[in-house]
Amino acid sequence: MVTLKDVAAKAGVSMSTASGAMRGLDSFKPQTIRKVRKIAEELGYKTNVSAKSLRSGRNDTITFLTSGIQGVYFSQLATCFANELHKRGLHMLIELSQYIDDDANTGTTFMMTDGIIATNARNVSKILGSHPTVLLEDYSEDCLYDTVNAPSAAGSRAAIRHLYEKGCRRIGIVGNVLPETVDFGFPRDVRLYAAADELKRLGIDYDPSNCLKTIGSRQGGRELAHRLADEGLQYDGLYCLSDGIALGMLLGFAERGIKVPEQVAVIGFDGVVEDEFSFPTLSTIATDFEGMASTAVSMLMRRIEHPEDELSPQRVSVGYRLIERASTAR
Amino acid sequence: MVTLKDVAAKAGVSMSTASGAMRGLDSFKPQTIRKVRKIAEELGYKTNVSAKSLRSGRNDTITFLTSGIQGVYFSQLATCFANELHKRGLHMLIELSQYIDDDANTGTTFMMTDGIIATNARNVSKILGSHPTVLLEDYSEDCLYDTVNAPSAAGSRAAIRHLYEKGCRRIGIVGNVLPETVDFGFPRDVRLYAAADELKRLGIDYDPSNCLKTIGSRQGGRELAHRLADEGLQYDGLYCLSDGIALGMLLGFAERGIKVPEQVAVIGFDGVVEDEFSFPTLSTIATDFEGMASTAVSMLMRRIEHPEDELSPQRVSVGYRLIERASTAR
DNA sequence: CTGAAAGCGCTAACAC
DNA sequence: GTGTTAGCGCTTTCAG
Repeated sequence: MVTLKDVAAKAGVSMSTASGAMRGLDSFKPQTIRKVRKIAEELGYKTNVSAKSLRSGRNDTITFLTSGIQGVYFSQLATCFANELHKRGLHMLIELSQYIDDDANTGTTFMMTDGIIATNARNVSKILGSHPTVLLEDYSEDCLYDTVNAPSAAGSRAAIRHLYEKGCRRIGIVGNVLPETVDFGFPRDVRLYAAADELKRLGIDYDPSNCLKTIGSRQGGRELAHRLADEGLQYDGLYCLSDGIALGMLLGFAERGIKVPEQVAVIGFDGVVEDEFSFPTLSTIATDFEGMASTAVSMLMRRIEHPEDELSPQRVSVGYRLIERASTAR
Repeated sequence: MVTLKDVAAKAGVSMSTASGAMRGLDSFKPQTIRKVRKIAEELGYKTNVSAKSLRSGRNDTITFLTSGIQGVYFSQLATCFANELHKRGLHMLIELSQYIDDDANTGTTFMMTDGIIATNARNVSKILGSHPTVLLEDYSEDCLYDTVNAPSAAGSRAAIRHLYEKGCRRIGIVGNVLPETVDFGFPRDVRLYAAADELKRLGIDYDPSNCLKTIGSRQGGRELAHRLADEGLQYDGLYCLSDGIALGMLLGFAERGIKVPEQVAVIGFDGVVEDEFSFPTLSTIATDFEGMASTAVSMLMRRIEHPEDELSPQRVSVGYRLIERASTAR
């Protein structure tokens, strides 16, 4: 194992010079920097991150805390973060939130990261305080951490207007109900209430409690579609609070021979790649995933690099694009 | 920051005792262990993994090196590994192979892991030697590293037999062609040749060069289905070398109004969850993903924990299950 | 601009 | 069984 000491010796400089030169501190002569780096290269020197972390307190690693990396939404989100972190020379540690509470081990988990980016983090809040943290998709009233959200309210309104413009008047809203009680900190309710309000503005009265409920997104949407079909479809337009649900419904309708968009138009929310691989292809409110990733990482790095300026937590929303595809083309 | 020193002081023991007790070494009195751990808990002690790694040389972190975490196959594989690693108290660092070559940074990346599990790793082989490594889905003649494979040959034969038993006689095989030249180290060719051979055994002659080729899996399958439909479908059974392709084809056929399985039966290979969310649902050769994960991690840990016994690299295959769904139900 | 020295928090030998 | 000691490889004052 070749260490910095070896590099320093071979280059005829001290360890501290070698260290500084490798990192390119500008108090060193360009000449020295070049020399040291060349030797390091020749020797195949690799910096030992444990030692570096121990001394500097930095790990160059961010934990992506998520409820899963499977499913249309999360795998896309995780991919965007993987790319964004790489761009900045950071590593991504994946931690599944389902495992966070189950043992004492947890504490050590987070010692090796400089910060945490968390989705659906309300139930794991106890570990969050330990590091700089950015939340994704959290709408709680108390804004305890920097947060980056999808444009849930504005996007929902746009979805409703789109259906309306397509001539839909018997509009339904479909959401995924979690086992827990309703919570306004979740995107679901923000989207639902914004959509209901937009409906009212268009002169259609809608009580949010009439929201069509699914249990599970993909399979839940599918089963709901079956049920709606079997009961005699009463809607001519459906806004699904997530693409996962919408994709499931499209499948369910296909299985029951219901024509989309002829009999019922369907629009989702998220903008995942699978939207182009459904039959028919799915119209959606596409969240700017890349924007979420870059904003979240920027906010996090600012906290990490300047812990001294104690700004109060900020909450920002990224933009959306309405993508019209076959499922609402009429 | 509360350190082991603080715990030791408060517990009235030495640091080494505290260290050993925390780790539960059996040379300590149960009483001592309990006491130390209780104090640690009270003080909110969290072990500093950098210091631990620096000293012990172990990181309790495994790098999952993959070409992506999106797509039906990889997200499922990654999920299985995340679960398996967690079971063993290990962390998962995700590294995208597309980024491996692009800078010097790479070297340090792998300093913080104890080992590497790599999919599609033939093009990044230069970094592999540095750590204990397990390859996934590598069929190269030279077996340089421990390898865990899907049951590509046996599974392919089973797929063909299944189509045959369903009465298919005009059977096509569909594979995803990589931009690079054909390479027998990839699962693709192993599957193709095994399938061709099985066809011959059933009295149907098949030249592997007649394999139907797609570029990209999901979209590629879809476009191929369009083309086959437009040319007047000549097949009554199709074996797709991966579920991604098969799912794309199912979609393409639906878009062209071709009935599956009535006009053509389709079977895939992998066994991803999306198979149950296609229309029609997809029959497949399901690889034992959990088995792959647990086998791969076991092999890796043995190398990490006993670097001294220099066993020659082993290659193992996991089992498969033929899952019959709607796409071949006739 | 560079070097010497201290020590981050922990574990592994070796005493006792 | 438990304590003492010596570092792991690096960064960071602080001199010069």
